[in-house]
Amino acid sequence: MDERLARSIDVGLSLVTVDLAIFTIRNETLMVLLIERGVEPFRGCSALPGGRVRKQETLDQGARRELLEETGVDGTRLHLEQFGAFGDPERDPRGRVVTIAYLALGADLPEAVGGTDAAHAHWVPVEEILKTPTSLAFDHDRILDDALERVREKLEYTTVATVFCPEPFTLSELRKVYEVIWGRELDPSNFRRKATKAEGFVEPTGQQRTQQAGRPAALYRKGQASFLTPPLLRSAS
Amino acid sequence: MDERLARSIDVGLSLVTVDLAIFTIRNETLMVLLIERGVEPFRGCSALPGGRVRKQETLDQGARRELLEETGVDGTRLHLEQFGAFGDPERDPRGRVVTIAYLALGADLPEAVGGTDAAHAHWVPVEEILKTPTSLAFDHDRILDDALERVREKLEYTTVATVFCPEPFTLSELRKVYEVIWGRELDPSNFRRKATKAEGFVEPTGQQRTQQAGRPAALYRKGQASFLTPPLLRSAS
DNA sequence: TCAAAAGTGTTTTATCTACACCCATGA
DNA sequence: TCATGGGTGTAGATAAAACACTTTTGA
Repeated sequence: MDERLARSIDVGLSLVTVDLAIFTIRNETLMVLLIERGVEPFRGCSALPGGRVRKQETLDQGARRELLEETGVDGTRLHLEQFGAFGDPERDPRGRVVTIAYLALGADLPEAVGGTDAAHAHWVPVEEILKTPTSLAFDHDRILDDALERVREKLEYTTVATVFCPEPFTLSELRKVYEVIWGRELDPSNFRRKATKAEGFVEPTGQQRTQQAGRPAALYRKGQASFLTPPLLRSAS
Repeated sequence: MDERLARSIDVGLSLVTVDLAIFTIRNETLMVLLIERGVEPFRGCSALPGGRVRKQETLDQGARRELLEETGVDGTRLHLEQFGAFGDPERDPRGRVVTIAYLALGADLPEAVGGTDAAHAHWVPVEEILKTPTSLAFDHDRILDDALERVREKLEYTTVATVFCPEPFTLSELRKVYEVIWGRELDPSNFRRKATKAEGFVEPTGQQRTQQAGRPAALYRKGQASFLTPPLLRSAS
């Protein structure tokens, strides 16, 4: 940040950034994409990817652009959603920086990308980060906490879980998403009943997939609905 | 906004504001506090109250300060919550202004206040604004829509409804809050059962209040819980 | 024919809805 | 004693949780 910017911030303006909590599921584990910071402050620390919002773009566009730069994902078959703004005066030692936090959910997101900022991007199990209360730069621990809670809630009342599954998927795969994110097991038969009953959640493709063992599973794709009625409550079954 | 600010914005910084959707219930009607703008742009238009976030305050503090300036309410017995950030480049004709939107919910909020900005503050029925799609300045129609939807959701899963009731309150008064905000009637006996069963939602004071007619109603105060378990679904009873 | 995973059915239990009914007060 | 709103009870319908059971595949 050059001196002109610093002086401007002093006048009462803010730098506005977007930060992204990008989640995917790999090996039945919820992972979040972190970068290793190459510059001060918090050089060498892990942080959520993000960056400045440009002059001519909306916040959503900024988030989508950063996402592309960090992961190479173009945003199809991916859920992107703003979930909070963080602007404590001390959250960035360089001065007032207000960040708009987004969460991104997707299936099969790539390992890393050769982009400039993302040179040191890597997937980390969420559980591992939560163990240590202050493992991330800035207030990113707090942001990650909020993002995770939001995702857990969203699984209850919306159909987003399907974006974690490459299409077509089986109901067992979809159930696994819930189990991984909620950290508990669900009854397979009751889950099946609820998932198929909820209007527009999943629709059968008519095809099957045969596994290593056992009866072949019917394949589904995501339905058109975005809200789950009735909801799938965490507290239940 | 002076020229120095304008030039700074040009550099890529933003003005950051908070805007408030302040709701209360008067005469069994959901009301929102609007101000009449005294300056360009949108001079003469109604708008949500709000203002710049100061250099040394958090976003929450900024929202609380604006709230105090606009309504004279000090924030006790009042729910204040951030619910979104709005930052389209064209949302303010003066240049890039990112606003952090808050909703405030309270009982018996005062009619108006002699503060500087709030000289023309007045309560308006929400329904009246929603009739006309573009009755507010900037993107405040959109912000109000989002705020209202958030409030409706919050009544389902949290105990916030109690902040609309001056304490102590009767269960009928609390039910009326739901009916006004959801725009539908609820079965009094089923509502009672659910409200009293939900752990920490309301607690009896042991006192009664005698109305104009009918049996005196038991009085309650809000409980300690902030989440409603089980939830009170809009779709139900 | 056995193991493994998919998928169906059923029993028990809890919950919700709708509504009847009783209670306590002022007029 | 009647009107009015507060509050309780309950029958029938609905849905949820737990789990037994059947189906279809690979080995």
